[in-house]
Amino acid sequence: MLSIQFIRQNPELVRESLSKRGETAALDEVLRLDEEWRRLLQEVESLRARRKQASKEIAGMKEKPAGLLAEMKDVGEQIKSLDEEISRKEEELNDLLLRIPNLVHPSVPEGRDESDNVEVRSWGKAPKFAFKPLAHWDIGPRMDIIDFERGVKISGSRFYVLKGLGAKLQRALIAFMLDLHIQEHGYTEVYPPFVVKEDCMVGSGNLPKFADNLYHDAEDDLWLVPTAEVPVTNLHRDEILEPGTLPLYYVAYTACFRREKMSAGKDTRGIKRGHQFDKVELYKFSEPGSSNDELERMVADAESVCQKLGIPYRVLQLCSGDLGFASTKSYDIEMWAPGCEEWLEVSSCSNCSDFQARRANIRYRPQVGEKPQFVHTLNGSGLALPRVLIAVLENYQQPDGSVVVPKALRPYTGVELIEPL
RNA sequence: GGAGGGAUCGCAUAGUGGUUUAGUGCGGCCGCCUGCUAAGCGGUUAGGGGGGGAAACCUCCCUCAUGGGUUCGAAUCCCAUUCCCUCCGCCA
Repeated sequence: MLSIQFIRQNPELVRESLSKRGETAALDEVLRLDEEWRRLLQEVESLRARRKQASKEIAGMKEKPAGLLAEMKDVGEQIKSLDEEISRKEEELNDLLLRIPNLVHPSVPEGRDESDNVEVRSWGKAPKFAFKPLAHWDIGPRMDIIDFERGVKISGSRFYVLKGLGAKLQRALIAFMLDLHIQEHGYTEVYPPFVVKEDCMVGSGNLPKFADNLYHDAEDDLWLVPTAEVPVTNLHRDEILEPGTLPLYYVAYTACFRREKMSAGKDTRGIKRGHQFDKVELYKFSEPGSSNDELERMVADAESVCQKLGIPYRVLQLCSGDLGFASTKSYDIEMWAPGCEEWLEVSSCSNCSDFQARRANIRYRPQVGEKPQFVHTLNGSGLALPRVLIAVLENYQQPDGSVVVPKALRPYTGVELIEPL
């Protein structure tokens, strides 16, 4: 979230940033509540100071004066009722603050929606086929490596089963990507829980605003993670990192769970948009001054997966209107899928500046003896699996119906070719 | 799931109703001393928020796991919750 002090001092800047996103938020309400809150706070604090003073005097007296005791009893009741009012205001204020999106970085192009995103570079050439390339929803069942019907039977629509070399290919991709980021890009692997407490969801920015997209366990009040970003953000919640600790690079594999109640159609066909999917996530905790450089490096780390797999892709910078709630600046990576003939979003890399850090109270000490400051957090898929799986199947399909395994994956699959039935 | 025990300023501890603005030791930091190191000596040692100020800074309030309660006054008494430890039950 944004700091109330910042909003108090720069209301117009915040308003401008909101309009770039095409969002409205209860800014005026926030400012009004803040003013009331501070007024009440001053009132209760002076009462407290008085009580403290009187309490010391009473302590030193042999005879307790009844008049003073009665007066202090009254002061105590006033404090109590003011406290209640203050915490109501705080709650109200906080709830509004938690729903205000991050500021838009000045370097972000302005635009309404995804059609205004800007392509910053592309890599590789779309493969030429002497035949009509199939979409993965045809390739999968034909090779008996993706089973849609049984997925639906077990768990409902938008669930599927990977089988045989399909499952192995996915496992190979996970291991390959983890190893790459660990060995060549300096990330530390973490394996976090897949269910988290509500605080974590608030810290990462998924709650309170996006509860609709999340699976929730009512019994124990736990939430299924929609991305590893959630638990990894909270690794250092309520911590003050010592000087010299930053930057921290983490890479985490998790399953991801998203409810996303959308109608069936082109966008949900195949395995592109299931309720459960696997992802290898890159995450950084950085000093504020270097977070944008770290973002560029993170995008490059994610891109290197595409390159090693030999799959054509493009990098887009998101415009202000398409930016995520917590992000101040983002890039998407899209792989070309020749079968379904579309660009698949396989990664979204974001600099969340101090937005999540403030929510999750993650700070660092720049130098020994200095005041703690909020860190910057960055996240990016490195990469999202079912879509990479789609891209592999569709880009590497052969005229005879087989699929060649990309060289980089062969140590993990143990085979060079997935044969048709 | 059941029964007990515990949670204090980085760590270890003192503190069972009123100068506690939470003491002491260790560690850390800054000096001094020392040929260097160690030892010794002196000082310092958290986080958040409000008000004032251009700023340096001044001032007030909160925080002894968390939330309530009792009281003129709570680290201290009472209740609930969370987490940790020990034992029992269950279980990959």
